[in-house]
Amino acid sequence: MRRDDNEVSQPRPSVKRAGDVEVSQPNVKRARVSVRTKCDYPTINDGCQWRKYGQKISRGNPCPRSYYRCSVAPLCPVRKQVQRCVEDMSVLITTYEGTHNHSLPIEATAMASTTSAAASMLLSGSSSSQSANKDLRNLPNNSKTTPLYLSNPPSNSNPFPTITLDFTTFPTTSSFTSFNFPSNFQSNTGFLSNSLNFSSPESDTLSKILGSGYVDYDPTTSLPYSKSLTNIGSSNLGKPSPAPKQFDQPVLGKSKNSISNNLKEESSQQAPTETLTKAIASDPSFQSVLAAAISSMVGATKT
DNA sequence: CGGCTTTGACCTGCGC
DNA sequence: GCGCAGGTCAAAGCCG
Repeated sequence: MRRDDNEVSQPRPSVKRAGDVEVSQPNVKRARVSVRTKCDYPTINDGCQWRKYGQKISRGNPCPRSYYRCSVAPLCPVRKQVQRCVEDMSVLITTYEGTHNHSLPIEATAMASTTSAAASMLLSGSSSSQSANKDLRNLPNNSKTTPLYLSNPPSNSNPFPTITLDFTTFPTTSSFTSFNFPSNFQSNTGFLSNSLNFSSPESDTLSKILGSGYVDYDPTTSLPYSKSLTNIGSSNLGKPSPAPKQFDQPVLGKSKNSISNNLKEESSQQAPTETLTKAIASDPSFQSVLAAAISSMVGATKT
């Protein structure tokens, strides 16, 4: 039984065999946005609806990687991969690929706009690499230590440029610990890896985000919750769930329909990435930083 | 009954 | 050419 009947008529339209070129979004789909967040739930809530189509145990990581496809629109090319970080099981790594070709629930627009913006900038950033590099270097010193970093991994491991938004340090306050990307990453890849620090209290952008009242943190759970996000397009953030239910562990294989249920329910639990993404996506300073960073990365790879 | 998850099989690319 | 690993397919089963 297949629900992807639309895919049957168009054999594997969204299946990207390595080296393939997607017809609908030949360029945008190349951009990937990876979100790292501390999350106890099987997946983060980005407001979109996803359907799981596969799971795989990756080499070097005992945690299975789950593959999801956007189920809002049948032909939506957007996919995401969800995997726990081997170094810290509490860290959830969600990688988005592609751009939605349909309207999204307002809860999903933030993440979508972030990924879309990243994709767009990856495409357009190649022409302004030098200035972008300059811009990036003009960022605060501590902007080079963590949370948002761009990587342009080697073609054999990741053929697509990837932007990583690292929110794993958000929950910590005074004694935040920077996300420690493997020290050999940069040398291994041979590519520039720019890091933009959004975790430091001194971080310009983060400070703006946090200070703007967009997000706040629950000291007991260390999870951010929305404070006044309604003005940036959230319909249910900050509101208590009318009928909160227990989260189960669909990825670990128990309940059914739980992913989509979780996705819906998590919105009431203020999943950190959702909240942060909303805030970030609406923050012009982030966008400029992101643009500079992407441009820098593109420029670095072109030289 | 429809929608979704699970999971083994299959396909493809890449390194050796 | 072979083996490995990542990614996807698709049948089967479960749940509301």
